[in-house]
Amino acid sequence: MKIYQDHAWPVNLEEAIAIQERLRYQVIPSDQLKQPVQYVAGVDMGFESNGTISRAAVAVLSFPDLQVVETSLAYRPTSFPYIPGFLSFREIPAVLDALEKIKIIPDIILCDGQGIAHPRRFGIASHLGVILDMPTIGVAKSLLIGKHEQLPDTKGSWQPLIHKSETIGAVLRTRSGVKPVYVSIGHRISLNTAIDYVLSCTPKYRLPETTRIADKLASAR
DNA sequence: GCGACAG
DNA sequence: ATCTTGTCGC
Repeated sequence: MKIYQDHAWPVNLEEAIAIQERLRYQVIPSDQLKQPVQYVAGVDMGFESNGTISRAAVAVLSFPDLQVVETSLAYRPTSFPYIPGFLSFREIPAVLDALEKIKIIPDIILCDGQGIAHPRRFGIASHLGVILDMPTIGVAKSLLIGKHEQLPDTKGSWQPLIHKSETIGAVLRTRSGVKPVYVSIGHRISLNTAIDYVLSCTPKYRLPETTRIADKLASAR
């Protein structure tokens, strides 16, 4: 797919914060999806050579049958350290490289990490969504910010994730008796719809098939 | 000031 | 994220 523009990548945290504060207001928290949804994609990252090389993987699956229809990999030098709250600056450049190679344009992209469940409401899923102006969902394996009530250990149950009296996402049980995942909207989708798609993409394991396939690619030696 | 902290 | 084998439980 064609990527038309992206801002210059920051060199320090001050610049990074300025970008997050400027772009956060572009996030669209309601459903603006192409219907019907035919393809969903997962993106994930891996690192090589002591972390100096970033490896981005994209997997496009048909929906709702979740069959892999296209994949791509991209490598580039790692140019930003891992700092909680600034993950997108470390991972998105390589992800854009990998997405550029894809021919089948997905209708939704599921990201490994938070969407608006972020200190400045602009985690990696939102950042990628705004840059591409495409629907994105954040599915994180652990918590960055927010609090929530305990939730039943049955698949499909969820609780709102709250931060400063605001609902910023959902803690979702994708598999009975297994640790939940943290779902938040990235861009052009509502929280309830995001939860529905995450469950639809998670027929068997804790993580969505999109993420699992992308993860295998990103880890493949 | 102290603790928390996506991947 | 990554370094790494076996092991507990359904």
